[in-house]
Amino acid sequence: MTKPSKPYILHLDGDAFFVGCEMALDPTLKGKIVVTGQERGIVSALSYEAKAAGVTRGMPISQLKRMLPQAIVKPGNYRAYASFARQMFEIVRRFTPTVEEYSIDECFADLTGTEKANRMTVEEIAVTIQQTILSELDISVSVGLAPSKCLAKVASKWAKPYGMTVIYPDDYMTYLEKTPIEKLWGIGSRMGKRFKSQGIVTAAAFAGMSEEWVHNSLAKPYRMMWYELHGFSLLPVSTATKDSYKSIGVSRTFHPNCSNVDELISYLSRNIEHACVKARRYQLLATHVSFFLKTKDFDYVGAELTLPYPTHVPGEIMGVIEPKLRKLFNRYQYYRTTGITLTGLVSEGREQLDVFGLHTIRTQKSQAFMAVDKIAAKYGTHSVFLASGMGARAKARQDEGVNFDKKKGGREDQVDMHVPFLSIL
DNA sequence: TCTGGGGTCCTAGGACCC
DNA sequence: TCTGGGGTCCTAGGACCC
Repeated sequence: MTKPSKPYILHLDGDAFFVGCEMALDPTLKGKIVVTGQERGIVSALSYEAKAAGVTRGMPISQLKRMLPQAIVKPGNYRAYASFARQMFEIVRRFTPTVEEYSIDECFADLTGTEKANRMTVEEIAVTIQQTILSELDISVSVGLAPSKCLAKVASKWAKPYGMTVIYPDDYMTYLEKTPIEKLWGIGSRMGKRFKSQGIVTAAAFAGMSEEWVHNSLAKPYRMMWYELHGFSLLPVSTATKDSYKSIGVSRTFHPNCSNVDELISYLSRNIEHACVKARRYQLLATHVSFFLKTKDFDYVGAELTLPYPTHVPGEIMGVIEPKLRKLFNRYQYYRTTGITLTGLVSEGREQLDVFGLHTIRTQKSQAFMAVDKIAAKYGTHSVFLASGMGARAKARQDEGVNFDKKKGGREDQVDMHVPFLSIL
């Protein structure tokens, strides 16, 4: 294991990215208290002005509105953000092909061996990327340059917004001393507490533990982190693009809490449908499904079930879940969220054929749903749905009130017409 | 006034087989 | 009466990320 001689790993991180995109789209928002988040949800991104006014990530929108009536709440336009992100990553690729799209607003890039072709030092490349993103997209990002991914993460966070921080291989301890252990990439609240209880309060304290201690006391991800913090680059910058999923999950919280089993089933039914639409889009079949109910006290009950054969047909999945759900349901309990996750996903066409002709039935149903997807593409994503989800649908419509008509126009009639058709499937 | 939604990876432990 | 030692597969659950 050798240390890189230079800080070749770049980490680029959008500054309040969702809000930054909103401001790029509508510059009149600049300088204002702006957040994104669903009406009944929580703040997911917030402008620096909002931060200064005391808004925090995760704050309920309702609380924000009481606190700061002038705050501007954007619903969140994921497609637009993804488009900004794509353009941002393309700019990075002008300087190196080794770019890992880590999340919607972050990427890593390996600048090893790119200095000659770019006729710049790595430091100049980092600055040029940052300036280009600002001038071409009107998006502010912070960049960090370091010998490893973990250190590059520390670097990009170091000065925000519009920061540019370089951590050199012989200088990392200075930064780690001022980094609280729980702020490290990969240390969450649990490990943060555990480390602190052992007197390890800063990243430097962790890096200062002996190699032997690390090997005897910690799991693999934390052992890797220890080396990365010392400047050894163990985590590769991976250019693999995401073209599939290992799991597809859909969960929804409802208001108010619910203690009616049929209503829960109807919520879950909708979740399954949405997950199946996504599975069909990626031509995936689920071999297993798990579901959960979250109580008003944030306790979970649920189960993972094996499907009789790989499928992306909602009715078949619901048939497996429903009996189990009824068993787990406690009628004296109130629930706030239901969710399902399709797991053990296999590519369509690569699943094993069975000998009892189920494949044929399945294919027919599958084709029926592909047709449904086409209708949905034409008339709106949720214009067609399973009859068992009708309860939840009606409830949602009631909750949305007048806004529903505004948003969806005259589509409601079409919606109801399709219900009998689907309920026979 | 509580606390959204969508993912991935790792590990421990049980079942089963040789 | 005693009762080893692997390997693999699967699941449950923990922990983390954005």
